[in-house]
Amino acid sequence: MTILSDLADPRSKRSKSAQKIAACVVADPEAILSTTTASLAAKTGVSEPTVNRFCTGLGYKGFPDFKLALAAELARKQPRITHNIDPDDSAGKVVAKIFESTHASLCNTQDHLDLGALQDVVEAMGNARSVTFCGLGASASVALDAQHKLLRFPIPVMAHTDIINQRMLAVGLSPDDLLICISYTGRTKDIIELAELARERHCPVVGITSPDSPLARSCSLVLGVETGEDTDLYTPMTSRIAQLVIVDIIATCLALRQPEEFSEHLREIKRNLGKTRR
Amino acid sequence: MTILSDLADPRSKRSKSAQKIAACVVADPEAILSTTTASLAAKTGVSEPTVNRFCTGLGYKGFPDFKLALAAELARKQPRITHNIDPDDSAGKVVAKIFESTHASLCNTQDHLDLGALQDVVEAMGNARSVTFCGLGASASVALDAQHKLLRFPIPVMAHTDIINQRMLAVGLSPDDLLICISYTGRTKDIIELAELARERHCPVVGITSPDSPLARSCSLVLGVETGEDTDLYTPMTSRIAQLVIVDIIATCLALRQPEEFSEHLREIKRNLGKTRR
DNA sequence: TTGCAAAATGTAATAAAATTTCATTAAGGC
DNA sequence: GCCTTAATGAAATTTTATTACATTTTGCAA
Repeated sequence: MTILSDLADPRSKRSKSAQKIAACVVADPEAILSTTTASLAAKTGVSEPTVNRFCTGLGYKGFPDFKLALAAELARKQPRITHNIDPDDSAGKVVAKIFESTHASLCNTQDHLDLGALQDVVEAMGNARSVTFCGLGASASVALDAQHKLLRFPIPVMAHTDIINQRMLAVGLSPDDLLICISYTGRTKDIIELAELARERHCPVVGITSPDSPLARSCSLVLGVETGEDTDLYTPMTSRIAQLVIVDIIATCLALRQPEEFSEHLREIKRNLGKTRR
Repeated sequence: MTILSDLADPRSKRSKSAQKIAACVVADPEAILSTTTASLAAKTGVSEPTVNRFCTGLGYKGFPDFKLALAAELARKQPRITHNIDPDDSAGKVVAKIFESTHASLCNTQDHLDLGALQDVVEAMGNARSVTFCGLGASASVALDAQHKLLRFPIPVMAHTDIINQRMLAVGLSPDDLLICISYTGRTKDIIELAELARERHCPVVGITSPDSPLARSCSLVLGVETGEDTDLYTPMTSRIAQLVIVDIIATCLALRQPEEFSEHLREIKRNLGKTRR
């Protein structure tokens, strides 16, 4: 994101023609890739050498080199749309596609993550009397993972992956507790009812789920994870991984919120785990 | 990663010169970016028009267009080096860093993934009488996740996250079974002993773990996941996510191995799950 | 094998694109 | 207002890419 944000930066001093070119590049970077010095010069009303000087001035060898850098930057910003997996793909291709779609899913999650909501969630977790993660099916393992990650904090954290236990817990929740519901689709009846049950008892409920889903509407705070298409039978469950990264983020933010002495606490846990290692 | 994996794919039929060019591109893609048709032609011992035809044959407008696509792909592949998280980073920065380091971890895993071993693992799973995933701590949730993903296949798949149950299982394993041990570090005593126990009974053991670790040495097949530095207290556990992606890949490969009728089976599961949704 | 058709490759010419050179113009300081 | 310096553009040059056409190779049927 260096080139474009550099060009868009109004503080950097540029000659009149250079400003025109920069504006044109920022306005439609993709278009530049299929442009020649001549056509860009014509478009911006400057001469061809000026276009070239613009590129060399930015530190590139010339216009083609600038285009390569721009292409690279745009690629980082906008990951490729995931292709579905064909039954006759080679093993290498399947691997590449899955990694690619996972990456795309992560980028998408990052772009849509609500930082304000995240901070609210971290705040709520820090202050809650107890924190409970609930999920079913694939989301059960996310809930367990979250519990494991947060065990190292001085917060009473639980995970329930059984609908009976979840309901038993929900009826006993108070406004001082915190329930975190995890659901891939946000449309699992049991989990939605669970959230509603907790809300009736005025317990705050966080949803790590698909935005605009029924579950999201029943929560007091939502960390959105796009569901993705899932049209194909072979689609990997990339959004589950996005959920886990969100758990990572929450845990890290919590760690940063802890007072200084807490680092010592973490180190002690590490020392202790060492005894189970070879 | 379409261009490079395409070019590296030995199945695709190419003319002799095209093979030479493809090999050269795969060998050092970065170098191509600062190359002209002439120099690439000289390097590979073909003529300039052949280089051009190679590009147009792949669907690009010409050599410069090919270079742009290559630059974009390399950019996607090579993420920025991850920075550690500072206690005074803003929330947005923390989020960005975690996503970035997760992505870097995924790229690293992809680069080092042994495709041959992967195919062997899929083969072994397809033929095993039973498949059991074992993990402790953070890896427990990976094991559960793997079990959940594979439940949809007609393979008896289990997960054990308790060392007592794991050991009970291990002593009963036969050469027809398959044990899959998951460990972040590959240095957890209990899991290593578990693998050894199974091997004593001539049961094949797959390790999803750090390569060159004690656990890896005790396994008959290893799918390597680099441990990463983990020097920082705030480092997210990115390799756990890499392990999950590997589980995704295994499941997808297994799905592709299934006979045609199996698609119908999957669709039926989906229909059935629909009843639990709102 | 031989001979033919089709594909692949190379040579040389051409076209396109980028860069350099040099003259001109605009901007800023005194 | 005049001079100096930076910015710009026209034209020429060089580099790079592409096309046209000739030649070679390859695959295949008789």
